[in-house]
Amino acid sequence: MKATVPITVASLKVACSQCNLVELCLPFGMSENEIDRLDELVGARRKIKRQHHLYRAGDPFEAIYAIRAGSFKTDVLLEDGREQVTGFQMTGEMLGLDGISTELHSCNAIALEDSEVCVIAYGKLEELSRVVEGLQHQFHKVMSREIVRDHGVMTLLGSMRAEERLAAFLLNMSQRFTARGFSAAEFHLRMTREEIGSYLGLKLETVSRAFSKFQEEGLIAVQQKHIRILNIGGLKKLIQHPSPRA
Amino acid sequence: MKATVPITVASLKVACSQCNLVELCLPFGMSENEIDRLDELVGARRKIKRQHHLYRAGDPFEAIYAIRAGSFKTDVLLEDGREQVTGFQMTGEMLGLDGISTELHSCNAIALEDSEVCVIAYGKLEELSRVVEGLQHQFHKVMSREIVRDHGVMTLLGSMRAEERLAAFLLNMSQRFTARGFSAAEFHLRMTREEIGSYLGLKLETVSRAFSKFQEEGLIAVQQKHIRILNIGGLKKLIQHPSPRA
DNA sequence: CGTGGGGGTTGACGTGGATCAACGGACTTC
DNA sequence: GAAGTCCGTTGATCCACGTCAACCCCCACG
Repeated sequence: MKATVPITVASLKVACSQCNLVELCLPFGMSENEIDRLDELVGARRKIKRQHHLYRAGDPFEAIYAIRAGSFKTDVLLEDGREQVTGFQMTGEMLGLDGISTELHSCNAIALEDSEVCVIAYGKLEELSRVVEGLQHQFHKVMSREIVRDHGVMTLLGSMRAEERLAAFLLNMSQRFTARGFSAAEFHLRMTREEIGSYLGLKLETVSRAFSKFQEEGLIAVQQKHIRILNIGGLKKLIQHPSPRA
Repeated sequence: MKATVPITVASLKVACSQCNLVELCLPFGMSENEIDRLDELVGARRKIKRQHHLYRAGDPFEAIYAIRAGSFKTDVLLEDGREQVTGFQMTGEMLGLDGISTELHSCNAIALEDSEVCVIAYGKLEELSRVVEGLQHQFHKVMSREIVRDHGVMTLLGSMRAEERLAAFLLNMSQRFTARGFSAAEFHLRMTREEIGSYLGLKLETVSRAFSKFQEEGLIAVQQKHIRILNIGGLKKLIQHPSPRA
């Protein structure tokens, strides 16, 4: 791989106040006035092609990113070559929060499809959030939400069996698509079985088998990356009633 | 269990500026002047007896806590009774960050021994961090560090085998004890095998067996909760060279 | 000082998911 | 539209860890 990423400064800058992701993104919960002030914060936008990095582990941390279009995965590479996917991010979600602590990014962020992000210079964000109370509070909430989310993943990895993990994953995806105005029951996964497996702590074969099993049981219809959920309740029941014990 | 916790307002309030945990806790990296201002922020201290809750999942969120003495675990209970320990916290570390996002705590915080925390009213923290630049920045770092730490745990849970997990756990404990001026090679674990297992996604029997194996191999000496590390390099090698593949 | 109970260890056995392998279908590239 | 590659599925086998069970030790408590 080369340099880092093709950077494209968006020619026309779209303000937060006019963005349709307001309800999902950093501005959520802020007043009209406050959101207007955000517009000075959000600088250039940047397009990232599928499979390209937005940033890499070790890169100096300068900005956080809000996804305007597309989707990403974040992963950590261990010295011995193992990869752990730590999350999948969709429109309106933030990337790069891991970099604040050491001023270096601690994971890789890779586009799962051609995507676009808003670049939020971190210095400016701190500055502005000293003045705009709602921004400060909202930013803290975003970070806190990330912590809660991570605890959920830890719970999944630490105490669920393969099929429960996949069911939880599908329900989570469904819920996030719903929040974005898409169908809760039918969606297109942008990641491979291997990436799902890495995220869920399973091998790709196990993920594939679980998909097939769910299909046999009439819970979902799978066609490659296209998923239709036929029985949401059935999936939910799976994660509430562990097969044996735990 | 009853009410929530016995609350004791410390009679004499010890200021951050005079606390020997400055290097580990929220004030880290702040200037003398800034730290002085912290003193108005940190309110009462609170003593928590062993096995008692500092807060519970679902409790309204009002404050975050800095551990002054003792140690805690945080855990999440699933509906079906499964428990996942999401972390162990030692002196100088912060508790309660998970509550910011929903204004409800999302996990339980339980003292592993008789402990004491500094109560930091969250409203005041936001207020003060609008004025004290170093506080704002440091607080963001603390949250970000928590996110990075969680990603590390996800990596551990998602891609390591039992003995690697325990080795990583021991090395992490050792490193944290060192940072607190204790021996890197000899320490006392405050948690049970079951709690370690829950944290590492293993059963207590597996944890016990791994301890025994390490002892046989001369890597450590175990005596109940008392651990002596005899071969740090050996432990480190374990987590860098996975037994088979991954 | 005896007694009870929780925490820890160890062994025998079972199994969920990893591993290894073969193959088929979809997408990419020219 | 042909060729190659990546991705996904499925089967057979293996093994790391969970499960079940017995027992011991340490310590709290009467």
